[in-house]
Amino acid sequence: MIDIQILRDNPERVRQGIALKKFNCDLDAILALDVERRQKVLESETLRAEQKVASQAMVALDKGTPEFQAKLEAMQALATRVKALEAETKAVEARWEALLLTIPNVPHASVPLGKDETENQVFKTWGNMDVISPHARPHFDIPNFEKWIDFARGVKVTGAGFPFYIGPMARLVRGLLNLFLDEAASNGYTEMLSPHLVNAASGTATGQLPDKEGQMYFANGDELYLIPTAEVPVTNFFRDEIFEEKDLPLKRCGYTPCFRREAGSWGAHVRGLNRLHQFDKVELVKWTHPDHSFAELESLREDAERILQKLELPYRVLLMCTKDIGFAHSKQYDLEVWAGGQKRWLEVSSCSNFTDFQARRAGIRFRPQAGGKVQPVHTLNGSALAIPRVLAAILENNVEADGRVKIPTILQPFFGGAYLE
RNA sequence: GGAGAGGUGGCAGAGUGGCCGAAUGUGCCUGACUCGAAAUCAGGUGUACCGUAAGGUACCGAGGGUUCGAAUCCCUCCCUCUCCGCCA
Repeated sequence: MIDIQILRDNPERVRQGIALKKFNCDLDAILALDVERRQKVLESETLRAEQKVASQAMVALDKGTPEFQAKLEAMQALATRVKALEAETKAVEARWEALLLTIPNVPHASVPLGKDETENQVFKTWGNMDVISPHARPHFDIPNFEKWIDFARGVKVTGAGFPFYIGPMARLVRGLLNLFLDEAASNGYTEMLSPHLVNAASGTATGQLPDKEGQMYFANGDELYLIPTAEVPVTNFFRDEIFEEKDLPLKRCGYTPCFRREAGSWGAHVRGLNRLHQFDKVELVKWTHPDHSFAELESLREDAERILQKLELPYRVLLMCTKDIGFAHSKQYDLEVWAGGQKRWLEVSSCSNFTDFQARRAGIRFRPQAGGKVQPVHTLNGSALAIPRVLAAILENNVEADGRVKIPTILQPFFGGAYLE
């Protein structure tokens, strides 16, 4: 949620910030409603104060006396007005808040301007794409792929995009998760195992609602959403809580399956592991002091990058341009791994600073050490990493002539072998 | 799922229609005493919104209702505990 004070004081700044993103909203309507709201609140509270004073005066009177009866009648009229006015105020506040929730975060000054994804900047590239094995081929074309990952039976049991991982492949996924979690722990992130379903309040706090309502699976009978990322339950862990400044930054990580409807996004380039409705991911989350959040974003990105380096997978880092960063995001890096078989970059991580946007919605604040008002923290998160595309890159880049897949050295103890065969 | 009890400030806990944003205890902060600490004493100690300010308003699980007036009465929902049932 945007700071309403900034919107009031400097609507042009917000307007320009939003114009750089791919979202639309009617700021003028919100500002008009803001004026109306404050006026209604003032009227309501003034009348309410009047009622309280008058009501207090009645305490002194004996019930049933003519004076009491006379006052009572006047008070009834006042109560009717108070009630009507409060109902109006409540209605205006509800509309005001609903509109406010539709305003996206504004991009940080360091985010490059751009009209679409072609203007994302390559922030850095790591590893050598040219040394990829001559046997490299798309993961869905390697000899044992269908034996290891069963899409057909996934379709039978659930639907497209819900594969089974079989035997050594299942163990490889588990090994990757353990590697990722151990790596996060060694970087100071406390592991959490979270719920996989969340309520609407949680979805709203992190910004999935109302923005991405249609992208989440919804458990109708219980009004719960299947999480699209661990970001939602993990960030909401501290919803409506106040930290002491000395406790910041806080770092947590969590493995969860992620459920995404991906409505409307199917087409070319989604074969095999490239895009799934359910996938496994380890997510890093930070709660920081506002002054340090952008530095913390850099170290968060490095924490994610280090895993790809250890897996010896070539990758690049994109600094996302204004039009391509998400609704709640202030600044965002995407990590893309090189899939040498498909010869394309696959997004395996998105590391973002949400500044105070989620924290305002979620009511996550801190008490400054020097005293003064409590204020929102900054929240950040990043994948480290999403499994299927990392898996795809390992399969594609490391497949040998005989169809066996060489397991990266760092991963071997987690997998329990040197080859997937 | 059934029956019962309950949800009040950081925590414990009183309050069953007005004198209650809320006793009391405890924790925490500040000061006094002390060489220092403990003990003791005194003061302070929630969040949000409206207002330039003075100040005002709201919040006793959530939402609605009754009433001149609701922490307190009524309704719905959520949650916790106890017992029973079911169950990995």
